[in-house]
Amino acid sequence: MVNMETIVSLAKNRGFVFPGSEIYGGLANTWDYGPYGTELMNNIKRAWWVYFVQSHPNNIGLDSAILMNPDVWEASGHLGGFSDPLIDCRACKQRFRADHLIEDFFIKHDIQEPTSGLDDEGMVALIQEKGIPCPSCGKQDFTSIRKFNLMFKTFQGVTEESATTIYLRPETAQGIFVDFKATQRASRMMVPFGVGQIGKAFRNEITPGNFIFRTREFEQMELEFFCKPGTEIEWYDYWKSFCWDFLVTLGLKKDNLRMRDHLPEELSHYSNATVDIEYEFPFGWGELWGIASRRDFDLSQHQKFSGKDQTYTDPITNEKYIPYVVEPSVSPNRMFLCFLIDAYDVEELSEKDSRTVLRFHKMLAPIKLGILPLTKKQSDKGREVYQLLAKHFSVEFDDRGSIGKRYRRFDEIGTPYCLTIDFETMEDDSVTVRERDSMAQTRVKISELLDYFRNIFVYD
RNA sequence: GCAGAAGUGGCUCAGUGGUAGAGCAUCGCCUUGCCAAGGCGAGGGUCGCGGGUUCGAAUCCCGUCUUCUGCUCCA
Repeated sequence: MVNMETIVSLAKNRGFVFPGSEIYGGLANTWDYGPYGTELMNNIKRAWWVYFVQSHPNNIGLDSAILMNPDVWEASGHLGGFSDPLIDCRACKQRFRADHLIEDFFIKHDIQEPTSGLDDEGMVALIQEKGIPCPSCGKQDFTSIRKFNLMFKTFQGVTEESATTIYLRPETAQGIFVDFKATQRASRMMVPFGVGQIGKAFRNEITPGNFIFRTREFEQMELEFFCKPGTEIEWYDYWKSFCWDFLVTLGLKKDNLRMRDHLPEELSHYSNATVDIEYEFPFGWGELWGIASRRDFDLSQHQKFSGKDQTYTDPITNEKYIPYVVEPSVSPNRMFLCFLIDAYDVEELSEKDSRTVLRFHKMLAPIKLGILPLTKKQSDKGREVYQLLAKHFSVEFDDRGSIGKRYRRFDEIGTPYCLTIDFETMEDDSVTVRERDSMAQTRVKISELLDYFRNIFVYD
């Protein structure tokens, strides 16, 4: 399998992903998407939108604000629960979560004492009292607990006195929950229905890293699917395979994917089923897509905190209930990494010659068509073809260097088709269409090019 | 935050006290009738930053910044 270093440098050299703020020495774990990266990213988001929102009869879209009333985060539990009590071992410098440390120790020694509800001081005291040792080195020399709230804080208001603390959203989901009633009313959707959203989220992760796998600023593509209580497992299974099929349809190799069901003890208190679709990254298996059955936790919380009724009334049966929610949540950044790694291929042509090809699915490819005059004698004709197609597809014209070298360059950024303007073109107004993977060549009339590719660039 | 590693042209690196180099990449001209590397030429670096030692520092010393990898995390 390709190593991470190769992927990172290809991404940088070919203009997919650059390190952020590089001329100032960079800023850890920020990444900019370059010309081809932006195209790829847009295509990934577009594909998700088409499959999950545009073409799905049950679903509609939303774009909610990043900044929200802070009470939203009280209700969602992010203000209280989204911070981890971290504790370091002074002796071996390992870091642990204090609550996990206690739980693990109690389970191991079969101690039956309540551990929940302890505050930081309580946990420190308990660790001291029980003489809980460091699981790594066995010593008992811990620092005090330091809390990491994973939300980015900022201020709203002109003067410092009048400013209120607000937060950058740590997930897009809450915007959908908060707007549930308005969305439902305006769209006249009936349960079961889903609301999809693509947008940025921010988490002050303690450990970002692995290139764009985990960053503090990232995007999410979330669907909150509202259904009648009792039907949630049915829908959960439905979305599980829908997500899986989406990935496979867009070309991810099944061998690099797996489903991992969460064990009962792993589940959040409000979830009755959660599964991760995992991808085998060069650094190991990692989560790509989380699909969670969340019951009515979110809407009930908002009903409680906002005082606004979140009950849905079935217009046919007049049944009243707070809908249950199934949430498939994925990040296009992470998906980007999967597709990039999965598409990477090196063809060994001879002992010292190889061809690097990114075998992107045609709908994801950043550049759809490369337009190549065979020699500079055909450059003008090539530019005409470019003009003809550029408003319909992402195309690129190149007449610099040898034709073979140009084919290679387009292969390396995953361009599925190259159009060669050759000497015959000047005679019969047709071009050679060369397909990236099969290397098959077809002659197509210039006047038919637009329709020809319109039929090719469609979602499966 | 802790531990380790690394910072020299866009990339990969050489240079370990005496005038900053190579290959690749880029650009220009010529060549090129279909899958990289043919010819000629050009541009591009205050050697991460600051200080010290020295007649002289990319090179030695001190500091500092940044990045990378690992540790908790879950999109």
